[in-house]
Amino acid sequence: MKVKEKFNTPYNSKEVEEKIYQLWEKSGFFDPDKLPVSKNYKLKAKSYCIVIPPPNVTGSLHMGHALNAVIQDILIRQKRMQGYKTLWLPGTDHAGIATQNVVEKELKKQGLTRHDLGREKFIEKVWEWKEKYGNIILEQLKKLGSSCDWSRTRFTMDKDYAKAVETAFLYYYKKGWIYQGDRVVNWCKRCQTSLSDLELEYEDEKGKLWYIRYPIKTKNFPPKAGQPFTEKLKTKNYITVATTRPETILGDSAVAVNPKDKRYKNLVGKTVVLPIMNREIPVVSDSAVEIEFGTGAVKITPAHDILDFEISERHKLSIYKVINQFGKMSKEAGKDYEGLSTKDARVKVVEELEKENLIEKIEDYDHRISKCYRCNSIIEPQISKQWFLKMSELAKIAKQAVKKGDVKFHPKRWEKIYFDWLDNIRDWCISRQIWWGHQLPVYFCQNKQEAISNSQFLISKQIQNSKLKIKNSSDSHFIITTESPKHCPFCKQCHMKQAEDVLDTWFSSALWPFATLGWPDSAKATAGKLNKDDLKEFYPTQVLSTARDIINLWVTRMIFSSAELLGKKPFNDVIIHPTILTKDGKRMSKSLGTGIDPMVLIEKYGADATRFGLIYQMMGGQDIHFNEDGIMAGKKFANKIWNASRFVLLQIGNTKLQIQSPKSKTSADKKIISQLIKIKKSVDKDLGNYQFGQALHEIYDFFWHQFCDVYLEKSKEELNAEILIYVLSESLKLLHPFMPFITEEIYQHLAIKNKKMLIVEKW
RNA sequence: GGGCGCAUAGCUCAGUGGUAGAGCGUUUCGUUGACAUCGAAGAGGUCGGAGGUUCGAUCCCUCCUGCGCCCACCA
Repeated sequence: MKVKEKFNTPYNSKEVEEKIYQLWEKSGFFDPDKLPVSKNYKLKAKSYCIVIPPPNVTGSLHMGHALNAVIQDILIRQKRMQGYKTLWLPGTDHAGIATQNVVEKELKKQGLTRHDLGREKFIEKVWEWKEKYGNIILEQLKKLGSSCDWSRTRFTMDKDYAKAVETAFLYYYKKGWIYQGDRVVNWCKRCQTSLSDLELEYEDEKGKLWYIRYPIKTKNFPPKAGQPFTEKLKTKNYITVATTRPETILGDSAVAVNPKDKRYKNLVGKTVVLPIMNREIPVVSDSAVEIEFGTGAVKITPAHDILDFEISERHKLSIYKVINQFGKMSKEAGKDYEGLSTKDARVKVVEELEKENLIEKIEDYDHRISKCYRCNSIIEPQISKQWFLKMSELAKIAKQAVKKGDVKFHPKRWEKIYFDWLDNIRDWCISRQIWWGHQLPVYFCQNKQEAISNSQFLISKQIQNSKLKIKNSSDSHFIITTESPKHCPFCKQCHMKQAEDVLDTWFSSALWPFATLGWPDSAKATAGKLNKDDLKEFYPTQVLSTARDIINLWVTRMIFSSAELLGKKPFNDVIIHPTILTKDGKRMSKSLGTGIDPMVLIEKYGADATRFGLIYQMMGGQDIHFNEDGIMAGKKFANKIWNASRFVLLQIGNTKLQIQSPKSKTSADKKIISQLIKIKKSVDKDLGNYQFGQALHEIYDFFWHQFCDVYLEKSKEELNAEILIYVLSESLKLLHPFMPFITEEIYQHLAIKNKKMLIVEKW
């Protein structure tokens, strides 16, 4: 009768889940240092650790986060039950530009910009945001049932974490791999910062290709003032270039052709007169120029195109910065153009050229433009002074780690993405001109800083006019240190000023798996908790589970950072989980209204059902066309488990049974036991291969169709209480990693000798 | 321009070198005590197209088509 009171039907997930989570937290079993040691549960000498991919504190969790959390929780719970000293370390990421942008959007609603507040006040606001949303995220992870050790929660801007970031920066600098340089970078004119190549998104654009004639300088050309170009052009004395951006003509400093291009052989070394600007610029030869494309001659705008910049370096060309950081034409573009948008400037330039009969033809041309991955503004390549991390050595190290098999991708095919990127890598631009992030540990002398006021947009006249670019700021006076300097070593009197730039958020994320475990001072207290030596105990970690879109942005960088800074791999296995799309295969997006909030599903169906639905659909494809029916099936399954358990308990009453080695009597007993053994093996194998969906399908079929439909029905005729409760309890164990709440709740009610909580029951 | 993934029942997806499977949906039947969020039975597919290997192909190979994704300094 007691049983009946506690076991109402149908199953009520809401009540149970809240209660059970509290029970777990109270038990302390999420903390590897507090795991119980007993006869049945012996801790293995080996540890098992997953460090969570830290969600950005920009908002709340989406379906992808939910799926990933469940994947990790399944592994963690299985390993914990297997007796490993198991740690799942949680945390969040400050997510530089992304978070700064959402806070700026909030301010905009009040008609404010970050500049109205000033850096310090603005940062305060972002911290407020972080407190709010960081905590929401952690609460949502709990709702899903995540068995993280919350006492070890980390944030990428914790004090100790900052120490790790500075240490890494200093290390690379000492090695000569970090340098400052004036180079063309991807510039977002809305975010007002540089971006790395990986922080771009691309969009096809229907554009035009303008073929423009550049007159060649001769004895009689250019003509004296007042005489139009056209007179002389009849002699075919020009070279035609093709461009998609005529407005950048104003910043041209050369025309380049391929050295193998016979058509232009005689022109190399000659001088042409740049239309509109009337600037005399050279014709150079460079193998980067494609013979086949356009006319085979390309105009070179070093300040606003990455390839052009590289060519200009090889030929020591002048640099004219004609577009400013806001995407408007600069002073350098000339009086007629200064202040115009690039779009207006383009119209004007084309008009001018047409007037002079310098446009040969205009073709339709589809190409792709880059956009900021955070705000979707069009990228304006710009020359600017930035900090770079040299990649050649690090790329080699990263390739080694995967080639040797130290780190394995699942599925393996994603290794190709990894290698392809590393094979074509450029140096990493690690400085950002935003406010939210780790400021560079670079301190400048205040008295000798004219050349380095701050690292953005320092193109002095000196650079434009000279044929050399400044290398590595040899004229600036700064030091790099992990401690704030007390005295200036240069002038001995100033208070040194820290660089205003912050680091690319991925520079700090790259340190995540080891910085969270205490690196560089691993034995010291971290984040308010005194850990014995987590780095020694838990590093390298076992698994990293993440989405495919950040393989290079994040995974690769963790691998080389760890290899270089610690001489170890960060994890053994990388699980690239499927991307969750809508049922129709569309991207889930809040703004399109196609997103599904996992918290709503939990509210509606329960966390176990939500977990079930996600994993049940994870069958190895690279996408999941998410179908709510799967969650529905999960809810029904939970109810089935509930009722089957109710039945078992009604059959056997409250006598505590010993279930170590139950004796089979009938053939049905034998059959169910052998099926159970088979399923256990199979689930172990699947989970070992990270085949989560397959494992769940098998348990589902076993429990429902073999245990319930057949064995339970048989036991109505002939009861073997020991077998009955044995198979049930073993099933609950197998199910627990997938559906932890309901299994733990039922387990509480089982009359079994020497019973503990299911979370630490022997797998 | 290069690469990757996918194409099986109305929908979402498993699967195997030898007459095709699940869940949901659908049809019929079954309501006395674990569960109608259930049980039993059934209908439903020339496994995208064309070649090839094979005694035999949904599965292996080639090509094609369609959908999705990623990468690239042809301006």
